[in-house]
Formats: sequence, C-alpha cells, structure tokens
Amino acid sequence: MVMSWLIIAEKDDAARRIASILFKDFRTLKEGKINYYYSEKNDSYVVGLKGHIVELDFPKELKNWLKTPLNELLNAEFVKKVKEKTIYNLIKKLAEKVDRVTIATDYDREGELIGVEALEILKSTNPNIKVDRARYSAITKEEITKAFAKTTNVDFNLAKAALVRQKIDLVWGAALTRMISVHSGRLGKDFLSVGRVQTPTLRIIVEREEEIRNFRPEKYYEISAKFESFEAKHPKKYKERPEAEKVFSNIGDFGVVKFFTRKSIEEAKPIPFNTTEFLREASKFMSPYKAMQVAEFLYMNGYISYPRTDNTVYPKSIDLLGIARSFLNSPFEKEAKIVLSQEKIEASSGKKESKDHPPIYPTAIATRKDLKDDEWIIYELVVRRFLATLAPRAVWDIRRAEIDCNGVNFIANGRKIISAGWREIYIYSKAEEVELPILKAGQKIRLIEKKLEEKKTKPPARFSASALIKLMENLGLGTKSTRHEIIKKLVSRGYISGNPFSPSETAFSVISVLKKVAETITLPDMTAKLEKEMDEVAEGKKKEEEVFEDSKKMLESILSKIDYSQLASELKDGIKRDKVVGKCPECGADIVVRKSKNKKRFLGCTSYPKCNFTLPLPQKGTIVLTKKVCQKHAIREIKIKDKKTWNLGCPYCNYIEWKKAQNCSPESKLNSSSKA
DNA sequence: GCAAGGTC
Repeated sequence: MVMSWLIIAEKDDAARRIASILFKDFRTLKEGKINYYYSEKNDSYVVGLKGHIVELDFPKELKNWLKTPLNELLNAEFVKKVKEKTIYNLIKKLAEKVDRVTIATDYDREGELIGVEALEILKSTNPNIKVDRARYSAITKEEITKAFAKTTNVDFNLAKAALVRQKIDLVWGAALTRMISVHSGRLGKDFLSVGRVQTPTLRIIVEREEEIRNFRPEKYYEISAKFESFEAKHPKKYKERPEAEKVFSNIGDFGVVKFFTRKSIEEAKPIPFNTTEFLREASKFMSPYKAMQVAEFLYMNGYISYPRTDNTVYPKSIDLLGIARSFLNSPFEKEAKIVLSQEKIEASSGKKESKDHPPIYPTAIATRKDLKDDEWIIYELVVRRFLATLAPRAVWDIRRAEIDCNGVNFIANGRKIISAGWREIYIYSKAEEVELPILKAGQKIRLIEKKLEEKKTKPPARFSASALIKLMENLGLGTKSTRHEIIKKLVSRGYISGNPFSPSETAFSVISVLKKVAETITLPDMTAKLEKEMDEVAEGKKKEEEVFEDSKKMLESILSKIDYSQLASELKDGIKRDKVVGKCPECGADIVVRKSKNKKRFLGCTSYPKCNFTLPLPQKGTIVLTKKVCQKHAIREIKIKDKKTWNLGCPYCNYIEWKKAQNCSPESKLNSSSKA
C-alpha cells in the first residue's frame, strides 16, 4: 500500500530544497501566500513553517495589567496562540489526507520544539498519523538522502527543554515587566520591559556608563623623538612631570642604533562569516538590525546563503572554487583572479564549527544595478569576505629599532606591505604602513626634534552595537538570530540611545531597582543556569515540570519581598530625570516639556507659578532630548523627529536667533546677508 | 501593551 506522506520543514527555503532532492517531479502549490510542494508520483507534500507558528500566552482573564495580581501570572494555564493562521490551516488540512508525517525541522533544540508544535496540530486532526524525524545538518543531496533513508524518532525531551525556556522567559518577563511598568506608571506603548536577555545586556551598558561617570583622568607624561626620516617613542610613561623632564633634558642631539631587526610576517586572512562576524563588519555601514534585514532580503532572493549561522568553517560540500570561478564574470573579476592565480587555494577557517548552516557566502552573481544601495553594500561585503577567505595571505615587512640618545632609550617600529594578498580584496580594514628605514647597529643618527607631552588616561569606551553583540555572544546572552533584535528593543524602550550606546536615566533606575529586588534577572548567570537545566531536561535527568516549578518558586519568593512604594519612587525619579531639559536661567529649577491649556507644548519651569520662564517649541514631530548640553544656557539640545530628523539645537539659542530675525526689517536682513 | 526564540 502506498502511504501518502507529509514532510514538515522549519522554513520555506528548506522545504523547497528538500522537495527538489527527494522528488524529481515536485510542483509548487499555493495556500494564500504560502508555498508548499507536492509530488504526485509519491503522493507526498513538503511544507515549510515559519519557525514557531504558535506561541505561549496568558489567558484572556489575565490581560489587564492593572487588575491582575502578579501571582496569578505564575499560576496561569498557558494558552497557545496561533501566529501563522495560513500555515496552521494548511497543515491541518493536509493532516486529513496523509497517514505519515516526517518532522524535518532544524536539527537543534528550538527545531525540535517547532516540530513538536506542528505535530500537536497534526495529531489533533489525525490522531493515528505515523510520525518520524529526519535529522540533517546541511541541506545537501547526500545529507538529505541519508537523513530520510534512516529516520529516527521525535525527541520529546529535547522539545521539552525548549518549552521550559519559553515558560520561564514568559513568566519572569511578563511578571517583572508588568511590575515595573505598573508601579512607575509607564503603561501602554511606553511600558518598561524586563527579560532574561535584555536586562543583563542593559545592566552591562548602565555599569559601563557608571564607570565613565566615576572616572577620574590621571595625568601622565610621554616622551617621543623625531629622527631624520622616522619617529620613535621612549618606552616608559611617567606619572610625575619632574621625573619626565629630567629624562627629557638628558636626550642628546644624536642617537646610536643599539639594534635593528627586520622580518617578514604573514598576516592571516579573515575567517568565514558567521552572523556575529558579519554584523561586526556590516556595522561599519548600518545598524545590526538593518544589516540583518538586508541580509534576509539577499538570502530570500538567492544572492547569499542563510544569514543566521554560528559556523565559521566551510563544509566540504560547498564548491568553493566553483563559486570563486563564477565571479570571473562579475564586477569582482579582478578579485576572483587574485584568488584563482594561486597554485594552491586554501580556505581560512574560524574556531567555531557548528553543523547547522554553513558560514555566510554568496550564492549568485549580482551586478550593481540589480540591487539597491544598502543591498549592494551588504552583498559586496559578503562577496569580498568570501573571496578573501580563499585569497593569499598578506605579507608585511616588519622592522624594529632601538636607539640610544645619551642614555635615553627610544623604540621605533615600522611596517610595510610587501604583498597585499587578501587585503586587495577585503578593503574594509585599512593597512596602515609606518615608515622606518633600514638601519645598522652602531649607526649614528641625528635627532631632529624631541617632544614631551602631557596626556590623560581615558575612561573606558561606551559600547558600539557590534561590540555589544560580540560581548553578548561571549556571555551566552541571546542567539545569533535574536541579539540584534534585543538591542533594538532596548532602544525602542527608551533605555539606550546614540552610537555608541549610552543609557537613559530611566535605565539607571530600572537596573538599580532590579539589582535590589531581583538581581537574578540582571545577570547572565540566569541564562547559564537555564542552559544547564535545559540540558538536563533534554537528557531526561530532570523533568520539565520540576525545572519550571523551581523557577516559579524563586520568582514567587522575589515578588513576596518587594517594597513596592520604595520601588515606585526610585523608578519615577529616574523617569523624571530623563524629562529634565535643563536648568531655568531665571530661578535655577528644572525645565521640562509642558503642555498649555490649548494643548500646545512648550518648555517651562517646574517652579511655576513662582517662576514664569518659558521657551517655545515646534508643535509638530516627536521631541528627542539629546545628551548634548548647550554650554551657554545649560539646556539640552533638541532634535525633532518628523518624516526626517532635524537638529533644533539649544532651544534658548534657537529662540534668541528667531527673535533677532523678527526684529530685523527685511532690508537690514538683506544688508547683513550681503556682507557675508 | 509583557519574554525570547524561531522566521518574513
């Protein structure tokens, strides 16, 4: 008897490729906007999901944030909300037609749960359906054929490990999010969020800002010298000026070369792109969020491979040389030739090797006019990176000299590119050359100039988006698919802004409050512990229910100990500080954005009615208070975000300018402008 | 209107 068969993949792209490998005669069917694939000969369907098509939620009765006691969230029965109705209906319909289903979602923890979620839907329609699981680590003919020839069983423990993560994340996230939002009065679209990944990330940014605020620069002194055709540095730094001056005064008019070394060094080429490395480089052009959006587009249109990957080692199944050759007929002809001119072509590789997806590489040739500006930037980056991983190494001539100037030591370093190799292809990091001529030991050289400079130690740097993503990865926070979204979330909550990021006053108070009442949620350890417990659930050493109950108990105990009035006042303090635009020039109280009776906004003094100081504001667009403070008026500069963002600058300066313009007659205005 | 994780 021929059985009719349904294969469930994690996404459409995987579904289509599986269909094309297993079924020569497959054709594409449509259900709304969803593609799926059918082989008549085998009476088989392949459907791609969109990751999780259902999500956990609380029942309707608990939707109201103000009316629901937090404890009720902990003991709620979760409901499963369908996110992808079309796919849900499609697989339900197919469940009636088939008698066997093979779960072929990604071979990882979330993939197992995504498969089980689909399976539950199928079984609710067709309880007798036969089930098996195909596990593959790359969508190649060999891997897929092998996986489907020898299917295994669904690993329900592995799926439960992912499920317990969902439950814990939702309960902790929702309870603490509601707690701080309700008690700070930040409701509706302005709510303040808390989560296992976002909060530790925010804490890192806040604590870095504290370090910067507490930083006291220290003076130190550096001595350098200029010789005939190069510069050199005295290796020691001095804390006291007299000490530095004493050394400085000893420097003679001539130096004697103590030794000179020279060697050629091969500089390793860049490693294949995984998501983190890709976002790091793309951040030279756009935000990680935007870069992922563009990469997603390029992937969906066949230009690059799957952009969500941890892997930095090319699998053997990819025809690297074939791809490189294909670029001979492209805008990257020159670069491809550099790669192909080598006797032996070897690909670089990184330390992280995972079997989920290959590193990001180009899968089709595009020309400039095929793509929009942002798309081309990302495509070019991926192509150049790919070719660079196959290119020759760069070779540098490294020189070093030590020079004695009447007992004062100087070091000079020089570097020059002998052969650019991959650097000719991968143009995103500049190779800086430093001049140093060939010297001989014992050689006497004339000193042209000597310098004693006072310098100051610098505070630690704020985090850029790419530095933050890298740090999150090192701390085990988030995944390749979520890190950029978490960062965007922090921005949209008003917790962080700018580039590099600095936290708002609200962020300071949220972190301070949470450190006191629920420190667990502010630390990466929570994720580490959860990972360990998920492993135990997956291995069958612990029950999912037990892990969830333990976690709930911990949260319950946290919630029972909170002093809500203390918490509320600290949160409100922070929120208030964010609203302060500056100091009133007339009475010194705070200036804030206020609204008049006829709903017009303006800047006003908080000591009104004692003080009547006001400044006008534009009535259109969103007001963004920047961190920049006007030196003259001690008022923060303002940006207006409408369709475009424009800089208003200091509202007081702006007002004075405007008034000046009002007082000028058109004639005198003309005169003054003709002078300029 | 909550999280984080998939995917679009």
